Amino acid sequence: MSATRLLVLGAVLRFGTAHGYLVRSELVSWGAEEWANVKWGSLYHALRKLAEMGFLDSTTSPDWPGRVDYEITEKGRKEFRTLLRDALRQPAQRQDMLAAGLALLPELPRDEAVALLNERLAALEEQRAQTLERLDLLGKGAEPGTHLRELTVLWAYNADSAIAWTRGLIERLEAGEYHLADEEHTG
Amino acid sequence: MSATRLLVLGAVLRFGTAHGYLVRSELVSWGAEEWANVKWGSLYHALRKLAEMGFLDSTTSPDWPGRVDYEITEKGRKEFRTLLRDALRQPAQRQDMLAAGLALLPELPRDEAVALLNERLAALEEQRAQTLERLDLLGKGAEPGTHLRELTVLWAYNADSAIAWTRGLIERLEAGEYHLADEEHTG
DNA sequence: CCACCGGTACCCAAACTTGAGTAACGAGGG
DNA sequence: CCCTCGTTACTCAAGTTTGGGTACCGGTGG
Repeated sequence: MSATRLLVLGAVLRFGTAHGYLVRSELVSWGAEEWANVKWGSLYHALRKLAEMGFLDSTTSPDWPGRVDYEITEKGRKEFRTLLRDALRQPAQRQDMLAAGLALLPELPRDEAVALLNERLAALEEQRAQTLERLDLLGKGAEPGTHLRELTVLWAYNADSAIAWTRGLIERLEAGEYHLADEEHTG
Repeated sequence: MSATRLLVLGAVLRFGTAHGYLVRSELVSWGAEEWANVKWGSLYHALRKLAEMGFLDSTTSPDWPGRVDYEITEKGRKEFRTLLRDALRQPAQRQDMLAAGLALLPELPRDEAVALLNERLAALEEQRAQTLERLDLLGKGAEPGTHLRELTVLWAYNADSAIAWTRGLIERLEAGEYHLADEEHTG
């Protein structure tokens, strides 16, 4: 439902093994406070829950008293892939999902990232078409409640800017910008 | 924090006295399922909480067994005003607040609505300027993590469309569209 | 040597959300 | 008259989020 799971799984995946505080500082380095509704108290709950569900293995740390280390499982990697793909593919109303997906984009090979964003683009265009059609239907009425039409107008604007941005990102990825999962580290 | 309080207070205000199910059907008539994260189970919690905080008076209904009627208090009207103004004035990351504010816009007199939207516009333009400046600073770096720059690009697009929409709405309100709080009911 | 302070690391109660469940009522068919 | 079915109306347990704690460690100045 929220982006927390995806972010936490993604952070643990980066390290292989991580504890709560490390996950937290990784999220800070992504600037996640600005765009994700993740308060630091929730991380520990999420870690425990993900462990309980079998996506992480938890062990009490040998180094620190009271610290818990989490290691991602094979099942966890699979779940991460699913969450990441859905976040990129589905144009949700919630921006935090997209932002989280974008932050973790480098975990995917380039062609897959492009394919998912093309799916997103198609869904956005479909949404835009439906919004415009609806706007047309609402065009006439002057009864009370008409001001709610403005919401649909807002969605139309938003759809346009989402489409433009997605197109641009796809182009930049196809042009070879950024460093994704399947590529060698070349300076 | 969420838009629930505003929506529930707004719905009760419309009726003067209302019970949970009536609030629910009012929200349905606004199409709130589409744009607000309000599940019907939360309404009853919100009503009880608002009553506990003195924004609503609750009485068990004489008509129906087990039904609870809520009446808005003077304190509740004040709180509603505050929440509504903030929802319109502050460009939050969360769209549900704006949508709720828009749905309840007719509770304000026209000149106040326009003034609040102008405040919003100014804040959006400020945000846009900061985003562009930041984009400029991020322009050079090619280190790992550069892909996060795309998030800032997205914000720039979003800011543009938010500004355009807000301008349009202000214009339409100034041109006398829609029926607001201070106006006689003229066919 | 010790007192303090900032960084590391996590816990927990209170609040909120979710979705499934319960139950009473009224209209309409047989 | 009774049975069913959709509407009205709310409850509750389980899950999640929040934000204010707690506690330990290491370095630094006196």
